[in-house]
Amino acid sequence: MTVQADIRLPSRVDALAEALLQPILAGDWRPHDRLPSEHALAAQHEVSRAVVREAIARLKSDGYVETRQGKGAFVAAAPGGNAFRLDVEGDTHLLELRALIEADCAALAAERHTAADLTALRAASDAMRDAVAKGGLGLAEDIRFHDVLAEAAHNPALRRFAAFVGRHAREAMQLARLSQLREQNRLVEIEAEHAAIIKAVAARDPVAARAAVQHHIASGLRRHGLS
Amino acid sequence: MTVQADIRLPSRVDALAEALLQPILAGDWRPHDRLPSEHALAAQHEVSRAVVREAIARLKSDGYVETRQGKGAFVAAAPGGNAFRLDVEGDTHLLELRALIEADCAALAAERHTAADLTALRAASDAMRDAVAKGGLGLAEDIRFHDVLAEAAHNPALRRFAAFVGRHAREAMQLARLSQLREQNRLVEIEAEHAAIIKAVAARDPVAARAAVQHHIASGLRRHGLS
DNA sequence: CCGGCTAACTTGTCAGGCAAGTTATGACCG
DNA sequence: CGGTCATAACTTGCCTGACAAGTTAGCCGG
Repeated sequence: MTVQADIRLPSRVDALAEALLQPILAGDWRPHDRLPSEHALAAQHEVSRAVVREAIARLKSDGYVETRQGKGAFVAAAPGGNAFRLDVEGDTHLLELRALIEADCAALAAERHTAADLTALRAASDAMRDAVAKGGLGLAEDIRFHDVLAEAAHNPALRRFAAFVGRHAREAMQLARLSQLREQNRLVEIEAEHAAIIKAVAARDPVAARAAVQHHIASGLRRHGLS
Repeated sequence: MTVQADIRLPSRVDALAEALLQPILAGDWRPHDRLPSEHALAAQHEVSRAVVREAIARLKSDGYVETRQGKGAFVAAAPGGNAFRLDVEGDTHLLELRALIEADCAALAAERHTAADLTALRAASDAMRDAVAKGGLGLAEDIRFHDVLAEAAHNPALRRFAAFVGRHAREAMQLARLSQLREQNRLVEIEAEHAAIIKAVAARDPVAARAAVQHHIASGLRRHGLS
């Protein structure tokens, strides 16, 4: 058997956790339903009880399952309610969600930014221009621009969510299309878009800030050939 | 020892998972740092290796840790990056985030609702009025109204996030103050606010829809004595 | 009929062992 | 001296068996 070094089979624990998750996500097992006992699951899936326990530990951590000693394991009242995930969305919805969140950041930044926030925004925009001038793509600097914008919203929940969605969005955009970013006229566009965002934020105009961010992100999608 | 039936001590697995999570969250263990071996952790924490494995299974599921057979357990590149959580925010930021997300739902609903969406919105608003008329509080119906609004945005990622944030927000609002909702003039307000949201959505006016939702949620906070 | 006890069942934990993968060290050869 | 190979020690992955702690249902006695 030839196996590439980078490809590892899922462990039995991973596979069982996934197998137990599917009926929960599909609604076949509903909130408060009792799962089969550990011994039964071990027999059904031909694994040891230790594997079952570890798989259930994973589902517990994700908030899909709750256990009571002596009683059993049960589908949680709100399955998965501990956490919000972005594994199952199509790219379009994910990218639209990102645009909404970035616009929210911009609108709040417009209302409540500090002088230091503006300074950091301008510095981040300048850093991207500088990186590009040196032959880089400015990706890390563009990310930094968005992080600073989210910071300027002065809401840590929103900032963390913006970072979370941003990471997923970048994966979805499959940066294999990096070469498309090299054209100088596109970078002029980006710079103008950053400047428009900064201008709206500095003017404390949430409507314009929101619109500027949404334009910037929509243009980013076009530049990646995604819209 | 007297223990109330509703209070259970954390299991050793829970306690260890928490103990291992803290240095990661605090930045003491950084991305790619290697955790002590299972045997070492079991000795340090005076538990069996099975407890260690289950605790690490929990952290793996949460995205804080990755393991490689024969090599060890390592802090993940982006700790916790699998999922977004709302466990650590102050209530103000959480409630503000919710207002933003609900407004986003309303704005998208304004742009893309269907006739069935409007029908469902009106039905949900009527259902709340009816529930209140029968002596109930209309809480489930108010939740339903917001769910329908999120559905009318036609973006499943946004809808799921709105539901997630809504659940956390309701917990934060500590519904022990339910009695404040019984006054009839307050319910008249809520009904008027629902109607304003529906009107803006039906008019396909995202700006007005956004504003109507944010007014509704801010008023809700005032009714709960939270602002 | 109700309450108490016990057996069977359940999850929680422990201990020991072996499989599979990794790494470092020592020996050997060119 | 440098490179390669083999082996021992270490690591995670999984199995087995046992007992602790908690739950539930059934039976028996008052």
